[in-house]
Amino acid sequence: MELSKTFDPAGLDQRWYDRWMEHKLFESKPDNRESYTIVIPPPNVTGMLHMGHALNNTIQDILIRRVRMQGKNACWVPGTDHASIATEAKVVQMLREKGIKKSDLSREEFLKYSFEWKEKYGGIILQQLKKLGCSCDWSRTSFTMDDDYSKAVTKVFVDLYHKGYIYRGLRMINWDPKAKTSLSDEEVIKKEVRSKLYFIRYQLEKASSGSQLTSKAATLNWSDGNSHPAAPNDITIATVRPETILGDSAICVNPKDERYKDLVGRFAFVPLINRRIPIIADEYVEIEFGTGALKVTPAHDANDYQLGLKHHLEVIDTLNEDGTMSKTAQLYIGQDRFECRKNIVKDLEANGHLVKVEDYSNQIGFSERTDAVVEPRLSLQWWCSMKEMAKPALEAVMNEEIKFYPKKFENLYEHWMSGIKDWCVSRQLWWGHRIPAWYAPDGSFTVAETIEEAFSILSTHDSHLTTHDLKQDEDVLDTWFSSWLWPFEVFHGLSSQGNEEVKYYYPTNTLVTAPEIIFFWVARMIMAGFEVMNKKPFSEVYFTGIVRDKQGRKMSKSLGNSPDLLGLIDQYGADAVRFGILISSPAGNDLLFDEKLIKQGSRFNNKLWNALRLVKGWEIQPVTNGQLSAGNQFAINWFENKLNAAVAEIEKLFAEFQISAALKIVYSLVWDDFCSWYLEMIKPGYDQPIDQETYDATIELFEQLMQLLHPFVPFMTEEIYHLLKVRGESDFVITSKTNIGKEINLNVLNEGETILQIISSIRDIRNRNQIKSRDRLKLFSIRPLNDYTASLVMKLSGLRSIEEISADREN
RNA sequence: GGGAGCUUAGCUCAGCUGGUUCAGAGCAUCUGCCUUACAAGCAGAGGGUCACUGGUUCGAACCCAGUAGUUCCCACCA
Repeated sequence: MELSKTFDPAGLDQRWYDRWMEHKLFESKPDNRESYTIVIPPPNVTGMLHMGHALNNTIQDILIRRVRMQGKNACWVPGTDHASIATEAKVVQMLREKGIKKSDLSREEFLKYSFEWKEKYGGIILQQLKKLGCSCDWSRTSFTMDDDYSKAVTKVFVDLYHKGYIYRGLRMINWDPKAKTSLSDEEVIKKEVRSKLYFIRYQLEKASSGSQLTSKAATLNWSDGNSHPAAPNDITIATVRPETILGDSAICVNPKDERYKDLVGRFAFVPLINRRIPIIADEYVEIEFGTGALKVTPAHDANDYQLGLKHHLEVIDTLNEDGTMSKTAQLYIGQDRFECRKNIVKDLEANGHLVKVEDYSNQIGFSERTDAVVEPRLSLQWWCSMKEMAKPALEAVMNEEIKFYPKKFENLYEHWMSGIKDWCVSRQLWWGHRIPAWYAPDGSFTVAETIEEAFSILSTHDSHLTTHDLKQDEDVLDTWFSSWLWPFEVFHGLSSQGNEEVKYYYPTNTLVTAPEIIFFWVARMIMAGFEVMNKKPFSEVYFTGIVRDKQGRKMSKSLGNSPDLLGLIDQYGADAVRFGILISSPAGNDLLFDEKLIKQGSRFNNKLWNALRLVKGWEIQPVTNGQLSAGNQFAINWFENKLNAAVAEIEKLFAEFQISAALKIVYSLVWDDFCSWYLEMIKPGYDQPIDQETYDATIELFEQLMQLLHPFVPFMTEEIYHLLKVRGESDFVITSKTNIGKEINLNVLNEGETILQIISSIRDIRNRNQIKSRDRLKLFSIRPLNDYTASLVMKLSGLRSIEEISADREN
């Protein structure tokens, strides 16, 4: 058979993927085999394939292809997450570009646009995963807002409410002024920011009892190391958010602070608006920081809020929900808080209240999704108490019922779980699962799965009530309040309790995900698993690394350093892209991605192709005397052992999720052992035929290699598998059962090692002596171990036997 | 401020339970080859005080302590 010199990787991908789909090779249903289940970490429904997805899903695909070939019932469930805030932000932006404001739309209209958007872009990421070769069971594709799924979310909310875990509470929350919604602590990204520390002087109220300031200190020492003249008529505080002084309720000093001892109990005036506020004392204040005096703004700082509760201070909310100053602020009304900051500093300076400004760097919270500066804000929200649920979830990981790879993440998990705080689950958005709480006109409310149910509860108190009087809560649930049900709800574990699917496939086996979402998602899935199903959701969690560019920067849209994956797949083929991603991803460490590695993958494919061309180009001759040449016999035997040794090695590596290392083993087995040694050993001379037995054995070995390699390099191996010999209609490498992994004969391996060393050293000597390969000269007479060693050594090192040389002389 | 990790060749990293795969791999570099599957290839070579300092041990890249640098996570110093 004549094979073309080159091949078309992208065409090959498409051809085989279609055939696999046609034969429904990815589909799964319960049977009597052992199951192996993976649920995909559902990408955002509006998402586009990026390196993180590619890494993550390539690993899952490798795991699932491997177990499928081991004969297990392999089930990989794909799907997408509705991604409440992220999707809503995108829809809002899309509408804005069309000139439509969200505030001009009704909830229903907005949701209509959102669903249209979802229909249009929702499937894209899944199509992209197909291009990558992911062998998901697409017939199981799920979405966190499917009808059944939504019912399950509601049911969990109602159940947890009745168990007393869910409650409504007025708390200090993280407010995203851009999305105008609350955020959980996990959705707030802290960043170090260079800012300014403003020192602001507050006028003191004249001492009422005529008691003179007895301040012994003629000067005040501040943290800047300088002394400042004692000012009996005012007190100076330090703040990075001067606009919040309009909401000040007090000034607080440490009771042990000698400098301010006499001021406690007196009053000061907020600059510009002259509100009279008390000076109080609390241990919370650091004497060393700033001036040692702290302004207290209970409405806009979590700590100040606590102080306010303790000291019964007034809460003065000076911000609107979009981050502009409210009427309560009295000044700068309608200005954005940052605009206001500039202006108030100017005015404070003009009025002599600004003492000085220092450069300062501090941590500021940003919204994970909108990147807006998060404002602490007092608000009525729905909360989920986590302490009880955390207990079994923590225990399961600590006693290794659920194993983490790498293990170091167990510490992190333990730390977070033991200090877990209540979860703010309500979001002031429209895209998501609406909170199933209904309010009667009198303000009473209930939580129920349906409005009918709610009505039957509320109407017991008020017989005049009709269902039209009931109003459902406007808020939706945090996205993660639905994703935490993913491992069982993709099998309708709650919406159709006890069904065969969930009984068979749940708990799932392996979760492959990024460490970034260990708290968002992994921990919560474990809690939901135990709480709802009374069973762990999965047995092992493999955390991949973070993909970085070759300069070590995290791949991100804003940096523009994410490669165009689809372009790369079109250019080099999915196999090469998968190779490039994997080869650079040591287990659990960050990986530095470099496009060069994809080229390396592409060269590997080329190598495979050429090995095939070599083998298929041979002319075959039946063995004349029924005897294989001793050299060929040895070569076959040696490589078979080499292959089996590699299989054992790979087995071990997979158990530890050392997938990159496993690929390196196969890579070297193919390139070095198979191509460079084995094929060279058995390669017939120019225009010479190969004996049938060696040929058959070689095809067999080649096929086994393809099986071993298939999970990593799915498309090219399928292609070669079919070109090696004629296959039946339903014979695919993807579903072929491996029969490799036999016993290893160490003697054969050692013998091979010796021969290879001899050949290498001869090549080395030839190389040092700069002998051209054409001059097949007679430098050495070696005394090999036996005939086949001699023939191999001479064949591969370019030496000739004494007989040949003397024959040459005679000519 | 607390916690975790990392530091091995020019680069990216292996090196699991201290001693025969112990100083390794892949890229990169250099040398020689268009050799009849593959120049997207073949055959070779150079290159490291295993961060630093002590300790434990017959023996340390590996265990312990400290130091420095670095990354990440958590945290209420305005």
